[in-house]
Amino acid sequence: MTGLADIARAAGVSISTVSRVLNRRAGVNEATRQRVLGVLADLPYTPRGLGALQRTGVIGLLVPELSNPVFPAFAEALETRAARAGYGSLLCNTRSASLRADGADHNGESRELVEEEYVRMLLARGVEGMVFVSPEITNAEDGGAGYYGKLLADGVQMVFVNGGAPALDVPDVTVDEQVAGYLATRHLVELGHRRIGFVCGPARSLPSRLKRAGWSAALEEAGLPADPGLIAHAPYGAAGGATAMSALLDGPRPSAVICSSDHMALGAMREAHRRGLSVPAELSIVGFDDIPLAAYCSPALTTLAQPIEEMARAAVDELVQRLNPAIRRGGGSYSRVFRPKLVVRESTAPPS
Amino acid sequence: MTGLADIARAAGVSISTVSRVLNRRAGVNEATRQRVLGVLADLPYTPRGLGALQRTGVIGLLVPELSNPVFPAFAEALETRAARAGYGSLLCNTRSASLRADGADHNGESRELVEEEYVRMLLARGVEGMVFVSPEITNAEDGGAGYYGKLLADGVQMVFVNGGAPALDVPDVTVDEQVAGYLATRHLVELGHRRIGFVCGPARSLPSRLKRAGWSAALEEAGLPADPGLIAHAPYGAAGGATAMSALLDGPRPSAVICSSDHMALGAMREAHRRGLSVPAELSIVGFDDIPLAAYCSPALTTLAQPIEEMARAAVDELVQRLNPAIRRGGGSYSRVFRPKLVVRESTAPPS
DNA sequence: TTGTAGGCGTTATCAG
DNA sequence: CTGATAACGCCTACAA
Repeated sequence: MTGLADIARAAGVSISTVSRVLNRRAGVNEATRQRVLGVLADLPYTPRGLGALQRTGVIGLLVPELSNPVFPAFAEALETRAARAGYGSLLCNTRSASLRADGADHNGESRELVEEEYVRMLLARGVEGMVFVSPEITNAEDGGAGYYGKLLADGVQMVFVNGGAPALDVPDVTVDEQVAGYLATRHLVELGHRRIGFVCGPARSLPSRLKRAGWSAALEEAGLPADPGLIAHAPYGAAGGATAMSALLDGPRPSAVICSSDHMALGAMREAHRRGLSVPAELSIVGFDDIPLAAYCSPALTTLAQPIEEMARAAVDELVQRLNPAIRRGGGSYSRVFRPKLVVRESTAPPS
Repeated sequence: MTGLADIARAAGVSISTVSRVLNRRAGVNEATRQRVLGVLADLPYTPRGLGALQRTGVIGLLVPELSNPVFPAFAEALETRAARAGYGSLLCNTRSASLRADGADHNGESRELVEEEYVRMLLARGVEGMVFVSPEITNAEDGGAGYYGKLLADGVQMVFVNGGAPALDVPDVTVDEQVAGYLATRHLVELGHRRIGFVCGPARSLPSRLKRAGWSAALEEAGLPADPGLIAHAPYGAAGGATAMSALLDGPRPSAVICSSDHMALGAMREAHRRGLSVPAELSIVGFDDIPLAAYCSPALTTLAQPIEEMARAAVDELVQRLNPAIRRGGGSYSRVFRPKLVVRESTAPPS
């Protein structure tokens, strides 16, 4: 409730002077400054509103969910990098149904609507630019050209992480999911496995489709059949992993599986143990993401690490550069893809 | 770049009319409305700035970190509840050093400064109220009376979750940490354990101190000594859990341990396995939080669940009620404490 | 060094 | 039903 005007009145100066003191600008008499500061110390002033300022020093971060630790990890990394560049971050959870670990579709509202809602909210709050992590735009019929194209045309700066929109001229930073699927599978092939299953996320999810392509490619390369019976789809998350693993184990048993996420892998491992199967002796498991816990479960999880820090750095730096009015290139296409890294731990071994 | 004025000009109407159409307010001729909508469909308009708006329908959520899954879980629960009440949420990660899972103190900046920075940012962005999860204010010398007292005096509405500020007249919603420590320990006592260790978070952290009090109480009740050698402190997080467990196992070996968080518990379990100790046959472990993964590790973790949904519900509802100008009680003290619930799974058993 | 005046993009008010 | 006009709370010339 207390505004600049109240402070000014109490200190017997003008609003401009208070503003100057607040913004630590030069050109204020020390005595005056102290008087204002004194009033400020007494009165409960809290700045509100945007004013005529253009640069707010705030960017928006949009993640599809928070249950999968990868997204908090991305959020932290992005935030840290942004802070280093002098930007504050506002985080939004768009609750993307198809990516949720629990597979739940919250109160039926379309996710795209939720994301649009958040974008609108952020923009209205004076955010200068936005980073979309795993945007589902990619899945929209028009590739997001409609809504996001408009934003783009209006000069809103954005960057996509793990999920570009080919139809749009937006810079994107991605991990190569196909290579991830390939590397995971090849690791198992090299260990000597012949029946390699895939505990896969929802079929409609692009990352899962890409990993599947990598999985097929590695199998083909090894002269092994990519039997559709070797794939089981389920929601991301541990419960989904257990479900999919169970389905796979009910059929002709694979000696190894790759999974769409570490959470799924942990669920799969749990299901294997539940059935009395020893990991990795009787079943090898590869995860994806390299969440912190992957190194601290038993057996420690072999997985593919996304270079989260580097990706966050690339994304934020690109956004910040575009935010600089001096540079602001016309939105030229920019795309960086990072190679996932195989981290071999204890959950994989040659077949018995 | 495109503003209300541009749309108005293109549609041949006044700014007010465009605003009315945008806000779905009644009293606009359908034909006019359609004309404006038509222009809106063509021009890339994106609303910016707060204007003279008072009610923004947005609240702020501040969490100390995102590495511990509890905080993302709280964030999601709070957000979901807020959405149901018609409020959007802006999430801020205040990177509280002392609570971080990795124990890292980011670039030396005082956390309190970071939190103040975020509060200022949120307020400037027109947030109506805020929920602080595990605020470190509690640890401030003045109990946060200075800075937060000012906010309070200025009519800023806030609610604390898990960490009240007794000096302040702010409603708070907490889980009873002391009871948590007590219940975990009693469970082990009832199982027949006599040497019960504590894989504990940082000594300066209030939740850890409270859990310790509960642990002592339960031991005393059972006529067992609360030997200081039975406690090992470490940063929250799996790595810390492993470190602390290791320290404990180097001394006279306890037959069971309770842990400050599930992440620590998982780290402790890992360390036990590394040393060839079987859980729960040779060592029982109790966690705290009941993160989703607790049910999906091997052995599944016995833990104390925080009623996150209920707590989120209580916190948001209280805040929203105070936001309603019709009610807005004078900030009367309000405090709700929830009882943690023991979830027995497979990581605890009678001593061998 | 200080204050006045003007601007930002929006909503609220009131006259027509 | 519509459009001036004032207001919001802030920042930034420009002038004193």
